[in-house]
Amino acid sequence: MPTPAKRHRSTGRVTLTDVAHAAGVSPITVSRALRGERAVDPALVERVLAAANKLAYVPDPAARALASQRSNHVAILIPKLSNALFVDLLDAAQQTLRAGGFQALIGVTHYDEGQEEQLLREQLLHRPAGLLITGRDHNAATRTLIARSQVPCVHLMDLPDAGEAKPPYCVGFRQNEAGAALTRRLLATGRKRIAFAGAQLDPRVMQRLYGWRSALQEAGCYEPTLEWLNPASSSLALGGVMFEQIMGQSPAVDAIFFCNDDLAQGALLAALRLKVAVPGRVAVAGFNDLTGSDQMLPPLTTVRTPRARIGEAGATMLLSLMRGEVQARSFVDLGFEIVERGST
Amino acid sequence: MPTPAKRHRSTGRVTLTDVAHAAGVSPITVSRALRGERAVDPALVERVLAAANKLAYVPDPAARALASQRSNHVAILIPKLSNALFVDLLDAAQQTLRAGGFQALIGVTHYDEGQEEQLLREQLLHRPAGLLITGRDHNAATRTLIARSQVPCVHLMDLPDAGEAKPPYCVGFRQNEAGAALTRRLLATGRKRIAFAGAQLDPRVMQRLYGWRSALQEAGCYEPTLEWLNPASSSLALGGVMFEQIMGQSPAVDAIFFCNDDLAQGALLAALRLKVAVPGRVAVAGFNDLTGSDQMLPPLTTVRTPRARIGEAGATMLLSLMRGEVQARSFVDLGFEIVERGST
DNA sequence: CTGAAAGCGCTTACAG
DNA sequence: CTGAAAGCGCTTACAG
Repeated sequence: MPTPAKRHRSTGRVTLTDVAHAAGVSPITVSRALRGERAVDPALVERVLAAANKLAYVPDPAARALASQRSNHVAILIPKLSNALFVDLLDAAQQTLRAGGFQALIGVTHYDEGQEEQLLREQLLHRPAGLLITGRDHNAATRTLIARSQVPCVHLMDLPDAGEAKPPYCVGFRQNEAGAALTRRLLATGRKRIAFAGAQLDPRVMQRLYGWRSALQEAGCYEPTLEWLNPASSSLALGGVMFEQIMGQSPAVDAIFFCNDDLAQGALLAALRLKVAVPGRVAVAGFNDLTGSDQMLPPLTTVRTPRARIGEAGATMLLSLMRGEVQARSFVDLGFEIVERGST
Repeated sequence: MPTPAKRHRSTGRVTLTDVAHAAGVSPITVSRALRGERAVDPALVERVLAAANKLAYVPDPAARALASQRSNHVAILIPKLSNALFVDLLDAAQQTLRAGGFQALIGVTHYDEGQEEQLLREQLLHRPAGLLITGRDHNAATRTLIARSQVPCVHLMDLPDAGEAKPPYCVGFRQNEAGAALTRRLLATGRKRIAFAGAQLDPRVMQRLYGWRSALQEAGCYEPTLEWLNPASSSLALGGVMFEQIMGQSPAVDAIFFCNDDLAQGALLAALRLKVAVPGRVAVAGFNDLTGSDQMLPPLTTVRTPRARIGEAGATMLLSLMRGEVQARSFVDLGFEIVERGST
């Protein structure tokens, strides 16, 4: 018996229809049973599940995306991979999303709003089911893209302002409070001339700067010459350079608050090289509690930031939003912890 | 005039058909013109391009994937995000792929072959156009999945063995040669009792170990007690612990080759703490030339590995394979460079 | 609670 | 070199 001349493009894949035949129901019922959508007779659900299982059926993401206008991708936008902070954030978020059945699409913005916009446009083509984006500073086009896309979105690291009208979903902590808290701790140990050394100068660094500033102003110790800002990327090498610079030009400084641990680590190494006593001559503090800070000589005082928990909680909130659940609150403040070690 | 009651699910998207209408040709012609596939009248191509441009048409990845059985995703599998080496690899690969129009799907295996297999299965569902995978050690199921999928695949970091029958595509360098070269350099400076301190013990660490071993054997200096292997993850803290251990238990050791820079950095900090003179009492060398190694006290002698270039060259080779181009050779050896600094 | 029909936006295979 | 038809594998919208 000759096979009918069908124009067939069979892929060998087990399809919804195969499962439907095996279970003796229609494809739509299989679709609904598998997604747990609407009410389906429990007996049928069981039969469908058994058939799907037996045939090792896996839904086709592309077909699903085309039909439903929604994929199982989640776009993640972070500024840089060279800062361990964001790697921890990405790692945690990615694992949580995967456990929830979603695939992460990563985009690295390099702290450039234009690139961020471009990346978002590209990722939106994939109809992501959700969006995880670092920070709250985006250009107008990016904000419009997010709003128009209707895609659930959670902002990581930063939080809404106190009285904000329509706050977006956020998971993070208050950078300015952390900056202020660390500064107050330094003041409490008797330091008076506390310099702030910042690099990169992204929005979060600036927040820490404002926190430091307000704490010093409260104490009547603020002076503009204590601010050392460098737009270059944060690194150990730069920390060493800035340390030497500050000590050379502001001999009265008795403490330095570096905006990131890599700078502070570089400063501690420079201090060893230059034989500047830490904390005897000058106290050194960092931010983030990155790898190695507890191993330094002396160990580095710093602010432990919950970036892994931010990644996880942000992804968890997004998973909930993607299920259409109403959120009890629009943001989660995960706080921070000051870790005092030998450098102060 | 009443609109016909069509069951419509319009998405508002500009489609291929819209472009076809605007250009006055059939959708297939648009498809072909846009992909540059087969011969299309140049005049028509121009008209199509103009129309597509005017309408700001962007092809739908899901529809394309469903129809062609191929997406514009590339799956990348790496062992860990906590090792800066792999972050550099990922960063470079991802950028290169993006420039070529592909989206990276990342998977973190945690050095677990089972997880690697599971991740690959998940990613294969997305019908990736290509695959970038770290190393050459995979379980049988993973190897079968790769082969069966027919997806072009490039292995990163390692290279095929000299006389290998059907070598897969690889971009990397010879870990064992790098290990041997560094060891010979240490021997050349007069060191005799050179310990090897390894952590994680993944295939690449073992290759470095073999290189070290063979160099010592050549010189008649090999002794099993010089091998210090710890399966725990590599970290600064572990480096400090291993340093203390080795110095305590093998006082005759005059040099230590750490399998990764983070260990070596931790060792240098421990040496400062313990007041062990480096390189006076003992020389210390690392591997990879990670961030901060040049800032240590003394600066760390190490092997500079071209991981960013491996990521880039691997992605470039994959792009070429995905275009169906024949490769001149199956592997690219990017070599390594020994960086002598103050610690030896 | 279940299903037959239509559709998502592309590309493949077959003709001419 | 160009196109009408069918199909990729799902889900939506409409009925019953």
